[in-house]
Amino acid sequence: MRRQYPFDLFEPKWQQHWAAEETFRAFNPGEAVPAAHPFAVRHGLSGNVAATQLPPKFYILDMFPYPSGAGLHVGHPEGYTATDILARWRRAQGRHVLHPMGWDSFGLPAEQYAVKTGQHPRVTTEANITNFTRQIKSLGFSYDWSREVATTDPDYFRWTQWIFLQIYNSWFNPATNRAEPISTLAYPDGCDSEEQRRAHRDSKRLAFVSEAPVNWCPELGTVLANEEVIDGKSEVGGFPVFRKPMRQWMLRITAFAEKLLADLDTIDWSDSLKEMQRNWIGRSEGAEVDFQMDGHAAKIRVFTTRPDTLFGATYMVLSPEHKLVGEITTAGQRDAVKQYQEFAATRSDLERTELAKEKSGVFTGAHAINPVNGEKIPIWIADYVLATYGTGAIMAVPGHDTRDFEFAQKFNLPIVQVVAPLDSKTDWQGFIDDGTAVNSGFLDGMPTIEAQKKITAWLEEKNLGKKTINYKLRDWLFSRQRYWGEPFPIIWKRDASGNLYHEALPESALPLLPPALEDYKPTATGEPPLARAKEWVNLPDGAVRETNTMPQWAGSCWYYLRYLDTKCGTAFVNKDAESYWMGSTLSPISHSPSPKSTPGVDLYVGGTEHAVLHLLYARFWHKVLFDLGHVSTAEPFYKLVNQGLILGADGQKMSKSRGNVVNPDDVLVEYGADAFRLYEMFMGPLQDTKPWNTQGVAGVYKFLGRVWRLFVDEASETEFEQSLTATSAEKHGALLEAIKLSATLTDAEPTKEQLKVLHACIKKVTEDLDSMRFNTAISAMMVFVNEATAWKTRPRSVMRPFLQLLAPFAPHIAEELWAKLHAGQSAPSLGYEPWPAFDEALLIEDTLELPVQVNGKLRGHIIVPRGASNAEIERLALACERAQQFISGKEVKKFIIVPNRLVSIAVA
RNA sequence: GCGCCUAUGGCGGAAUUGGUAGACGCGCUACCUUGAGGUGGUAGUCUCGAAAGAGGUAGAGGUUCGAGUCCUCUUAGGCGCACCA
Repeated sequence: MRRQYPFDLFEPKWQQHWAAEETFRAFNPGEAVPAAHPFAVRHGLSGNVAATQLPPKFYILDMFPYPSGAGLHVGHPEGYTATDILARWRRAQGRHVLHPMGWDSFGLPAEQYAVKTGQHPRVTTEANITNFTRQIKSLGFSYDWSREVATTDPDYFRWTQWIFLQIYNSWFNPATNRAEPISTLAYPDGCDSEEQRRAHRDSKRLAFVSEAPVNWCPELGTVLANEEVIDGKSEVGGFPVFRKPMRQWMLRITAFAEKLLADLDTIDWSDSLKEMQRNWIGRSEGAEVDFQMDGHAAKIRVFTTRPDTLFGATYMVLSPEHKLVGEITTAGQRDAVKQYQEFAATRSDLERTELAKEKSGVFTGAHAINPVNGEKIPIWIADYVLATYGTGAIMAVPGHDTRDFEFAQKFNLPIVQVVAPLDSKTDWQGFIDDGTAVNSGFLDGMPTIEAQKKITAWLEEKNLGKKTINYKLRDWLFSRQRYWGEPFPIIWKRDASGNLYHEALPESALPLLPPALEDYKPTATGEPPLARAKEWVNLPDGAVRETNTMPQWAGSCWYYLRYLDTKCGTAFVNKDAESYWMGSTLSPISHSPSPKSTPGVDLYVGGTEHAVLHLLYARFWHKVLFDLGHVSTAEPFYKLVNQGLILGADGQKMSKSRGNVVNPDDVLVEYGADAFRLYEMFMGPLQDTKPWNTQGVAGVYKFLGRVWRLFVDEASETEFEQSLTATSAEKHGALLEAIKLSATLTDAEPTKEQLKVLHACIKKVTEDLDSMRFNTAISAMMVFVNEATAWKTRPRSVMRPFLQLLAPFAPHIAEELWAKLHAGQSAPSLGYEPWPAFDEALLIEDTLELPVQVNGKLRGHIIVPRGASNAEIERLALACERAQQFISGKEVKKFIIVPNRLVSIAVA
């Protein structure tokens, strides 16, 4: 396609201008604001400005990318463009905008490359960051690059390690319902020796060591968090995952389950995302019930959400890993039980879920007594009962639980009815909904809810059980057997009796750098790669370093806080900066025309793939930091929007194997950054999944060409085009300057019609930006351009505000035309010019055309003066020629007049 | 299996939230312009019909003067959870 306008010349030009001027730099409270900076000029500031003198903040954040070797994908700039448009718009509205970018640069690909080639991951990572930076900068985003961070930078991960130590040195106090320094922990009686006290402390820390079975992925050579395992396979790569007991670091996120759940109600996230977090946290209310063993001292505790069905419990099931199994199994069943336990242990998670259809299990030979009716019921083990949920044991109610029903049928266990469905035609077998209690002694006749309350009270009274809340959420497995991650600031020592214990490094030892290695593979014995660095691991006093590293999520848990104050060397973030950018006592809802600051990040945009990973982990860390008094809000991200996926032109997910990947670099060469940005926003609603269409880029590119020609003199542009080929590249800038404005641009007073077109556009664009409807905002600007193309003269007073509307979307062309429009004068800084206001009065017409409906069908139109009375409108409507034929000879039953909208006549 | 969401021209999508369905763009058609090509401009483009008109928002019912929008059922697609007791 022919070049519509010289974007190749002016796009780099304006990018350099913004970089040189530091146009989009944000200033922290107390920081010196240069008097010449456009932000200072706009707000009349200079010198060291206190937080109270700064305009209200607007913190708008993108999920920072992992800088992969493949470079930027068209999906990345989708969210970045949306946030950039809003950042530029809020800046024009007078907000103090913080819009940063950085790199989530620890990660597996660079390490895998290192294993293969021996090249240090830092080298690969830095090269990828350079490429990503070039690509992102070529799109003209208004980031404050002075605040760039990389999680792999020692000045950054020093504070990641520091925050880990805060977590390590804290415990969750149930009495105050918050995290507190470990020093506030009280010791139980008998905790006298230092060894005992240490053991007690270590068992309460928010970061603790556990020996439990974990998700081990041999292919990746590391353990994974529950959140990183999908259907028994690793989220990255799709490799099988096995359960294996290992000594691992865990973070006690479960202590925050209730807060993480409840505080969802205080933030403005999409319902679907909140639902995903709720599902993951998985709160369920029920009761714990103790079953006494028959002929054995042991008690078995179970968790149930349906205590009302206790009379229907005809057997019990323990998970194969349950600690009582060995103790209670009778001699005759010992071999069978042992065999089953081994069978269950060797099954991968994948096999466990895939084979879920067919129940399996073994009788232990032991019996328990049902506490409500004294019946002797058999105790089985089966892998459909999970060791890690509830108490690892259940009472089975086959009459009213699908899983128990299947199991009972397979093993011929008794099935009794204890709930009657409300609809008598429904089969009670396998009926799992609420109904009425039957065959349940003192519960008979009660609706399910009431029966639950009654039985729970009864259990509590008899000291046989109590009301309990359970969560699916598990503690966060926080260590990885990797090289390219933050080392733990932890060392291991032995006490007097030779037992290993861990100890935190002092803050002065941070950052703890990973050692240099020649081989990045794990060791032959399966230890993490860091174990190869013998000199690093073994300290002179005999202590050894922790050789696991933190997961990639660690760095992204708090990067939004580091942006507030990237250079701070004395804290992870300076308190004043934190409270200015994050804290807010203002109304938590942001709306034009007087937008107020919101608590935390005002707007966070990113993909939905982080719904239960990054977004849950970051909320957790933030809550710990909040409890410890390091941050001023309980939630990090006030409003969150997920951008939709961009598919290939074939409607399939973009992938190398399908060959449908669109590289932004290629689009930029042909159409430029402005057209690329505009197209990404014009495709459809930000949140929707939508396919790429290259011809669509050409469409918005043509639109920008029409904008260009509204302003530029045709003859001087033809001259420019012809001189280009004949002139050396370094003179092209001068040629660009020589392009003249069109003679159609005048200082004449705009017509009423021109004002109406402009103000309709201002209104639409402003309102659409407020609700993030970028596609319709662009369409409104297209309407304006279509109108303005037909105008013989174009008043500057109309065309100038139009450029301001266009500027957030297509900033380069807007700057270039803005500069031409103000040639010879000192041009105001486009990005900081006050956003145009619209005048509703200019949109009102003297007469209205109203549709006339008869019995709901459109039959004609009438022209009525504005403000006409209902009687007048009725008269005109009845006189409407086209409507007449449907009315005449019939009785008019009803007249409906929707003011300024339509007239509807109902006839018999 | 359970939960949530979506369904509008050949395509991407609009529709003031119950009030003129299809804005805007792509594609297509015709004409004009430019040295042909591409570019640029103008007009047209839901279906049937010469017209008047009729029909039309996945399908079937319902509420209403009036339904893409609200309610019920069905179908299709997407996302999430999935032996969580």
